[in-house]
Amino acid sequence: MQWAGKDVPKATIMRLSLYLRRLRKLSREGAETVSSRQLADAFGLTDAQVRRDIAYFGQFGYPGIGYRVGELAERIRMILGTNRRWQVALVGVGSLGRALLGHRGFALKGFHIVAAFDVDPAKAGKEIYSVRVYDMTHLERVIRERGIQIAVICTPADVAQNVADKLAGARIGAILNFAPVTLDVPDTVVLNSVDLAIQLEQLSFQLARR
Amino acid sequence: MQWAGKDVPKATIMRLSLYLRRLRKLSREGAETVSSRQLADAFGLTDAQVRRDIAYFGQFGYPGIGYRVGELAERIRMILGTNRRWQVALVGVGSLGRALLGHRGFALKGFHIVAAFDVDPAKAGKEIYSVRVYDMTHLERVIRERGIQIAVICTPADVAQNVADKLAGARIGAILNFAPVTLDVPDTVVLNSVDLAIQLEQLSFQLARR
DNA sequence: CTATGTGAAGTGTTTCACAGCC
DNA sequence: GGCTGTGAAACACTTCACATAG
Repeated sequence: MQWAGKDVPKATIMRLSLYLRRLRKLSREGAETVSSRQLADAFGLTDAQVRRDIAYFGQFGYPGIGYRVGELAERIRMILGTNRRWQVALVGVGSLGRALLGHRGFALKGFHIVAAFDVDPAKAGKEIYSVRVYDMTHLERVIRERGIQIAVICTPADVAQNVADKLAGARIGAILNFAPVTLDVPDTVVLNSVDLAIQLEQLSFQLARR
Repeated sequence: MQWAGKDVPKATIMRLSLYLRRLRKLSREGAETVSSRQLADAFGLTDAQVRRDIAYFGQFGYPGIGYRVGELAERIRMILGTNRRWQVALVGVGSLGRALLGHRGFALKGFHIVAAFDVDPAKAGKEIYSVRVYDMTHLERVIRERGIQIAVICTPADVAQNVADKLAGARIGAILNFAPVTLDVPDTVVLNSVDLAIQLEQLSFQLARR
């Protein structure tokens, strides 16, 4: 993964999100500064790793002091791109889709679900948690008109690839896929998949040999 | 990560789940054999990687032929431990918890949600998708009586650590956590966390520099 | 004293390339 | 021709250890 010409490990970006979550908590608790050691201990990492992760993006620390909580949080937000507002669409208003529509936390982090889509004509036209549900036929138009950059797929597995194709055709920037299939998308689209059953399988593997 | 004394990369276990998902599909389509190249192409990997991943666990392939779909799937199920039945509890019956309770796919892969827990007295005693909801006070007893090994946390962030402590006290084997906090658990408990907002942040990072 | 930032060393993971086999 | 399994090389990531700074 690249940032300002440098090669940054994918795992570092993941940890940056964890650090940011921790910094929000420290900020709420009134902490002014935090050391790499303190951050490391919270996640079972080494202090060197935390410093290396942060140093990929510049020199934000103060020797003898640590990092200023508010400043580091703001820097990480800039790096992750969550200091700006992202418009998000959700496709597939089943029970998982509904749960995500109702989740307040996303908007606080800059992700605003502004439209939902479903094939079921009974759902089209309704509003769920004040998000308008459209028929799939309006997908391309609404994505263009509302400047939507990210889509979340919550459909059954068998239609997910078809939905991904439509999204790619509508010039979506990124897809977060919850359907349990591996999607094929053009490299104009950033793809991230979460398969809940696979998460359970990873636990099973570790439990099985004990 | 260890298997039969050998060190296996964590990423390999992750890919094994992906291979298994693909093998199920190939099996439905009637395929008898599959080559490392075919599996690799489906996920954007190299054929060498697929062979290496599988070879950590033995020699299941047939030179000149590939792997037998049914046999490899069964082997991977044994490795992942999903050839047996796992009893799962769900804690926190909010909208995400409900969505997971209603999800058919888990049982097919060996994960049976047999109990749910919530603090809300209005929910206790009810059945949701034929899963009984208990009050939190019965957590330890029900986990013991029903032989539950895996728990899924779907509570708000501020109570998740408290729930994790209770689960650890009830000798749970593994936790899948959906609350957006880093949990601290004793090393008798296997922990896996999925933070949906963090998944969106990873997309944001990649979108922001284009 | 505390703590960052970073070359160098160490460790882990992926890819190459080919022997062996169908 | 097809294909797997695997040493060895290449690459990627993490940790060590210390110069530098408050």
